Amino acid sequence: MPQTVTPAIAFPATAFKAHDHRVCCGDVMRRAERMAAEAGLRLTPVRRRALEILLEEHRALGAYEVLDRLARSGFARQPPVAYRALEFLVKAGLAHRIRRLNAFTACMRPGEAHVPAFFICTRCESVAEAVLAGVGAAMGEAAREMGFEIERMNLEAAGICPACHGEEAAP
Amino acid sequence: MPQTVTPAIAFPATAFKAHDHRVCCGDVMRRAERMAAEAGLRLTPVRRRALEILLEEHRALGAYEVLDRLARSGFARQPPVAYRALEFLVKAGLAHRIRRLNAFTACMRPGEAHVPAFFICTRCESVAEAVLAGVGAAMGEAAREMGFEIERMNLEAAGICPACHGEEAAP
DNA sequence: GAATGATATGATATAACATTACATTTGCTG
DNA sequence: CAGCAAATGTAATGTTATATCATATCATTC
Repeated sequence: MPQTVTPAIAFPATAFKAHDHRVCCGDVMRRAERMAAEAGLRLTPVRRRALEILLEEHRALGAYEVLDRLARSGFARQPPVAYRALEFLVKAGLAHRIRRLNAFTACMRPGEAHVPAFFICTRCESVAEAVLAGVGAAMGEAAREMGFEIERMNLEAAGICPACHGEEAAP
Repeated sequence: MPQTVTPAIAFPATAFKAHDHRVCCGDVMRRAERMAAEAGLRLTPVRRRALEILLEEHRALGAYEVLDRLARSGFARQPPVAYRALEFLVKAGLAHRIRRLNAFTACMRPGEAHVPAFFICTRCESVAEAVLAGVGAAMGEAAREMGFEIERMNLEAAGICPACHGEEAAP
């Protein structure tokens, strides 16, 4: 007896589902490029590479992890290099910051206005970005009742993803 | 034309409202004591003091801020002292960790099962803990649809609190 | 009331994450 | 092409969090 009229998930997360990751990356990358162009933002080499790095995996990478990989691509191995690129991506809506992990992940829906919710697997570390129908609205509604004006939101859940859940007692 | 049948906020946050803070602290402290006793948890001197410190203000304190104050109360000035006490409080449900701030705050509803949502004022740094009717449920529903099993959640919003909003162009 | 095991604390070191500050270069615009 | 803003290079430092090992305290059983 499903009582919800609308599904809880407006856009499903790709991370937990089988998909051609090459296509998924390319797709997001192209969208990111178009977006940046339209917004007059400069997707410089470091920034572009940083985004590629984030896109390589459906998990969140720490700034120093990104920095390592940037260094391997020939950029300077100084924290600000990574933090600046990541900050740019976040501001541009091309990446998100996962506070729970002190880490960053590529946005799967660049260009679409959305309040993302993250589902973080504590076993395999994968991170899925979902856009939920009701949550952002509910937070906003509560804020209005209190007279609080929301500027930014972090919605994060940690737990076990479908894949890891299946393996249960696996090594 | 309010369309919601139930209010978005199940329990209102005290932080943004005028209240006798002495009473509010004492009240929470007593509940915490009763809770710990019933659960067979040891509310040792450091832990108790850490909780008192968190209760002193309706904002989140960093571990090192707590550590400073613990040190002033005669405890050792070593990071693990603070982190251990805070970890205990969080596990016992007497405090919450605000990931966005890398900081901790006392739980305002100890003993009551709840998924807290935090509203963080970026101007005065006050933090209000609210228990929202729909949000936890919506996250849970979405998780179920994905086959994700939630263990922990962080729902945080940053913005401007009612008090600061009123002052607007104040110095 | 000593032996034991579990829990809690003291103390040191270090890992991991993040920022400040300033010099230099690049790209755009008048 | 001069001037300005934005981006990058680089060094130093600040902040948050954990690992590790030693010691102390408490609770239980013998």
